Amino acid sequence: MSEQRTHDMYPSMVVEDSQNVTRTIEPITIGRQLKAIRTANKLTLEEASKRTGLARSTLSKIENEQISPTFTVMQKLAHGLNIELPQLFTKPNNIRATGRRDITKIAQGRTHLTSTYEHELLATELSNKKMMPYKSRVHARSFDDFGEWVRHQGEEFMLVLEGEIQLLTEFYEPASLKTGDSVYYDATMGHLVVSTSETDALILWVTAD
Amino acid sequence: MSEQRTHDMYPSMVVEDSQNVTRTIEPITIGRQLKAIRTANKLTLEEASKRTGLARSTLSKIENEQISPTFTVMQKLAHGLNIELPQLFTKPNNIRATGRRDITKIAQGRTHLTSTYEHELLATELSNKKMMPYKSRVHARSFDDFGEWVRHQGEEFMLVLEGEIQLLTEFYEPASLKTGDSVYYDATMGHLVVSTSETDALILWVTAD
DNA sequence: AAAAAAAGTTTCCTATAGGAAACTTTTTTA
DNA sequence: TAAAAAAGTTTCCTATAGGAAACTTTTTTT
Repeated sequence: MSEQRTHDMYPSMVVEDSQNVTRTIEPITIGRQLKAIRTANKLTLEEASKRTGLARSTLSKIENEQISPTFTVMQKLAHGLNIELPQLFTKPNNIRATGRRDITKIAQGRTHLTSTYEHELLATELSNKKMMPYKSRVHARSFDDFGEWVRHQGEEFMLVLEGEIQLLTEFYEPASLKTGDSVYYDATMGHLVVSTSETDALILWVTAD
Repeated sequence: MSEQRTHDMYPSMVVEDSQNVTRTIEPITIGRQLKAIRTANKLTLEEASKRTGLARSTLSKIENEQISPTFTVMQKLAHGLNIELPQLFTKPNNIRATGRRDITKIAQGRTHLTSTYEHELLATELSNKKMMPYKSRVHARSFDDFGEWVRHQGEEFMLVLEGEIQLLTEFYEPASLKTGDSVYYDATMGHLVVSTSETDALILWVTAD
């Protein structure tokens, strides 16, 4: 059979540097994805064949992009390999379309109201990813700069990139963090960050629902 | 053609209330889902045909579960109807139980040394968290220091804290990242990091399954 | 380093997906 | 409410997916 590519479904990987220069790199294919999953589980085609009920040759052809599997086959793959179906054709970023909230709006809302944070969203080219990373310059100096607690769905990981901050929370004593320190918490609890160094602190945030 | 169902991906859900009244909620099939999407957009088969580039008859057969569409066709559907591909076979309201959990923990490292990386796990006191953050000192200088690809479930966000690195991946060209640069990718793809600066680089990793 | 075994690919065939057009059903209009 | 138009289904055919087995390549064993 002639060499052909039946499908190219992945968005490109986005690399983002500190000057906001983004580079876009090559996409992935369903065949590669399947092969990656299979080899990650250290399965041979024969073993994968037994688990999925599909012929060895069929798996080989899918992996080599010689055929486009039917939905029925995709289901057998997902079930047999014990993965969620979208993993077969989705970069991590496409998987969970449900339950995502738009953090941009939250961030902009805050900034607009009180000018407490300056948010820089990262990896914005990738939609529906499980985690949302962003850097924030912290202008706020006290609770009063906010007026009320910030809270939202999900969990949050935070690391201080520059300066020193205090993490004020609804249920805990204020926590002082220096450059390099990090913290992990439930974002449904009221929380906010204030700079305690002379210059505004810079922090990295990663949230997941 | 005889009446047949090519695929039933969800079992019927039975809801039972306190009076023992049971309601059966229909499973989602790709055909039902497609029809729902098409009609919600007030499109005829003819119009949907034009948008997707698929024959009217093909759409009809898919909607009536007479055939199992190939992945290529599913892509055309998603693209033509302007939806995310998983919408074709996913229930819109997948509820994910998120128990309110143990909250704030200031990260304090627990180190783990290998010849290639020196990992400092963060927030180790919190179990069941959605994200796993850790800092790594990168000793490795080339692929050969590893011998094989690293891969695992989930998505990964990475930010360079000190030095310069190259992110080597199975499917992309090597990506060079300097201090402050970040990248987000699918960790099922083979990947590894090597230092390219004189001193070993320090990076932050956050993964989520 | 040759032989054997295992893993992967290709061939060849059958089953089924997808398209063109005929046919049927539903909706609109006179 | 009959005729016309539009929407949807089925038929029939061609293109392609999927399986069995032959073949090739890679890895292991002696």
